[in-house]
Amino acid sequence: MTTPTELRSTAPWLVHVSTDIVVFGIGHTGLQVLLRRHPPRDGVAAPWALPGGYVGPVEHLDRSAEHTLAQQTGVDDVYLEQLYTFGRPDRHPASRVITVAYYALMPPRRVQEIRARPTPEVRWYPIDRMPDLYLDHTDIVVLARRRLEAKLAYSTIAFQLLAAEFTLSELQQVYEIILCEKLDKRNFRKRILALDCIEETGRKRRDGSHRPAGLYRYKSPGEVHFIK
Amino acid sequence: MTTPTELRSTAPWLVHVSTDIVVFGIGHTGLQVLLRRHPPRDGVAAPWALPGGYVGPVEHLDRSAEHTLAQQTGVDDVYLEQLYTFGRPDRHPASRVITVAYYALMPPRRVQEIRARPTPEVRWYPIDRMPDLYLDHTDIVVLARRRLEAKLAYSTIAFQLLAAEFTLSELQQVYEIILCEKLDKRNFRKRILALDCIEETGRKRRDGSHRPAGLYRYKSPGEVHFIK
DNA sequence: GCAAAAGTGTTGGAGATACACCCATGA
DNA sequence: TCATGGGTGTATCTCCAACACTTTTGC
Repeated sequence: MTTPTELRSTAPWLVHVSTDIVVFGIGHTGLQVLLRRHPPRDGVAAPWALPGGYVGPVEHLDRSAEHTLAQQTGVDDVYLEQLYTFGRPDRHPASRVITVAYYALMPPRRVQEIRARPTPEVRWYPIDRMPDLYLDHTDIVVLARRRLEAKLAYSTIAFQLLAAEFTLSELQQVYEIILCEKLDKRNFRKRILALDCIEETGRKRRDGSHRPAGLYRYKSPGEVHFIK
Repeated sequence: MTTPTELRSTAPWLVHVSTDIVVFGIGHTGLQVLLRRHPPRDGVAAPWALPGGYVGPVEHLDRSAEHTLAQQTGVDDVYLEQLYTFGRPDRHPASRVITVAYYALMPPRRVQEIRARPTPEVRWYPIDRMPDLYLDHTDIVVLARRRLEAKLAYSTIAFQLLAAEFTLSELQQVYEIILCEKLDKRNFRKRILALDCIEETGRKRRDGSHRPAGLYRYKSPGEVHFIK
């Protein structure tokens, strides 16, 4: 009841709608977010921002997010989920822009692919060392981070951040990075194996001067299930 | 990568944005949803729909939902939470309309207030006996129902469906109605009291030919907390 | 006194936690 | 042979589920 009636139009009003995507990946420094920026204009640097773009006239929101991601990062087959819609009328200085935020999870191969690419306008940042972001994009990242952490507790979402074959230690690292706490190795393994959602491939990875680690495979790649 | 490039505009495109609200209340028949419809036009009845309306030019999305609710139901101080944004390009036959869906929870007094009002274009329906709804509104209700059920497990959201003073049996009924299962009285009381989020008022309610029930109060009315 | 809902404790089992040592490998 | 991470089992505790009878009231 705080909006005076005259602020509402009886006729439908037209606004701009965009999608912005928080892309998460696991890097050497922990959890990372993919940022992009426009080239400098008149010598002044543009702020870093989330990948994103305007929704086309007959484009589904999900497709818009997928397409934006493909266009700006070259990656198109990753886990993508709608997060929240941000619509403060003053969030954009020039015009009314409502943004439907998404978040995406990339496996290590994709993280590397993007890092290896010589595009200075797109790069990974550790989530705890991001620069100031465009508009309210920092709020969007914070919300996405919370969602990711929450989903870890009741879904199999973690596998979207891993390669098709992974070791249990790698999986544990994903959990530890997102939850920001050390986990007990034995209890972790018991709990994960009890979920009955991964299986041994029978292969091993030799990786440094120590015993090789058994490789596992997530039974339903690409799918995220609820657990418990 | 399914959207041809020509479907996306380089210049920002303008679309209509609306908010639709799934209003839940507990009635004698269980969980109910508030629906409205426009008056018949040319003798043909309009379909039932969720309360909702277009977002004003400088109106915050949340304010839009609140205001729409106040305008169409006369109720303005209930729990309201953003649910999901629906944006299929073909969801509206005439123009591109993206809707930001919300859900609201009303205490019994509000449910009664609305039921008592002589407005045939706004009424409660048991959630399992709703008529066919306008556009994709049935999908929206289904999603809201799922969200409500999920939140029951990890938040104190149930109190938003109760009066300021309530009995433990009433609270248990709310849980049973939303979860669609009978709960054990003793275990339920233990679990709720262990949350330490309600307190006895010291008063009792005489209500029929049986022992009076103790009345309780939620310690942080209007607020929803995470639990466990 | 009887019908109807309120109120109250104990026990057993499942799942989580805490915890320490041996194994396989490369250097 | 040593440094490094991989891999394993048991005891305890906590939380949840199952379960039945007494109390207070109105009629």
